[in-house]
Amino acid sequence: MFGRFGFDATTSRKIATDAGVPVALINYHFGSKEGLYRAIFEKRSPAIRDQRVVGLQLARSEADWDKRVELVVKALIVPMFGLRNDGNDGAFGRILARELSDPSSEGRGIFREMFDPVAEMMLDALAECFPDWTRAEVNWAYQTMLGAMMIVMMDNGRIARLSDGTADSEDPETAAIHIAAILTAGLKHRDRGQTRGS
Amino acid sequence: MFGRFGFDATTSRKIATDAGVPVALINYHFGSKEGLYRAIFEKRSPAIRDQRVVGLQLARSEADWDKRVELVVKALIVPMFGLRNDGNDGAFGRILARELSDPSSEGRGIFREMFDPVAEMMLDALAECFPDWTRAEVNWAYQTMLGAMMIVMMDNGRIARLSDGTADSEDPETAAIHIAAILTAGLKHRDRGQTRGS
DNA sequence: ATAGCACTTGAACATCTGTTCAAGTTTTTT
DNA sequence: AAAAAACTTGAACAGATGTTCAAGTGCTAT
Repeated sequence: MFGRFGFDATTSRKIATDAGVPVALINYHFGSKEGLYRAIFEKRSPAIRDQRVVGLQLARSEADWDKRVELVVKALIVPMFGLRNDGNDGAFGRILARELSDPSSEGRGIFREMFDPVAEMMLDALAECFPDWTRAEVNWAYQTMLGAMMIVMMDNGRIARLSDGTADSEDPETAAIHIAAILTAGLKHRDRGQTRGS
Repeated sequence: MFGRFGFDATTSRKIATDAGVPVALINYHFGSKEGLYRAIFEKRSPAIRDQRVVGLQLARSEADWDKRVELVVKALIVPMFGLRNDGNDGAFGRILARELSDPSSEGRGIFREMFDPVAEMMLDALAECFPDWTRAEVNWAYQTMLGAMMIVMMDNGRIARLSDGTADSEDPETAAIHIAAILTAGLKHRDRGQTRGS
């Protein structure tokens, strides 16, 4: 429900009714609604982080430069889409995207605590791939990747509507392949002449 | 306020207090809170749409193929960042990104009414640039561009934090240049071998 | 001038929000 | 078996939400 409706629009009573229990249980077991919300992240985010770390190690050990860039991109994308997770239906990926895009998320600090460390690892890996890039260029590249990934996770049906069903955010594997192809090419062939000096 | 906090988190009373008027005025003049919200889009979105249309016409008249792809990308990005609008501080771009990412936006249908038509024009322009691409590929490319753009508009300071201030979402012009460079390269050099047959 | 209309105002409304409470029930420990 | 702790429950709480209402004010056309 947090993934579908976001933190604010998901009320304690909806959660309780859906679970078939009294509302008071949420506050007894998790202290508050935000406590329950955090518990979800504390349970699931280590798995995402570990998958990213492994993906980056895999990329570092790749000698072929072209393959290596592709592996870095996939180290970011694959765990988010829950492709490696068996029992995962992608719900946590959706929650993640919502939290990242939620205006009130900064106050909760969940991303700062749980995802900034691995984000810095991603930035280091990118910088290692492109030693001549400036810090700003590396960061903008990372954010571009992040955004492309996010819009798929947050989609409410607009992608299918605009594409007449030929593209579907409910099929994360296909989405991941297409996005990874564009982003990999974007990183490899980026025209630095345009961004120089800014 | 809608741009900073989103539709739900922006209360009628906060708006009224900020404007120094009684709450009832909102309902008298706009019928409802959503009426005021829609009025913002009805006022501002035609300008965005017109800028996109002009940008696409400019791209179509460009003979050089490389330049042409770049112009299509910029036709999408530049109006959103409010670079051409003089009195615009980018607030409407932020509202747009919020609405696109808001889980409850589908019920309002603002994007369906006001932005799907120009989105289809963008898709046509992309398809014209890459005649050998499938419909799905064109759509995923479009969504990739949209997402990369969105994450900058929605940023609450995380970009500056991760980059130690070397990248800043408050400087939309620089952001637009970097993102456009990556996306343009991504479209031009996309490895279709990866996406074939899906 | 005066009637009519548009607009403004502060208070009230019903509903929903997250949380707390006291009273129960179940489980665990001694 | 008795005592203690952990858990469950439905009702209640204070506060906030969008909206409505009746009364008042200001402007405009006749």
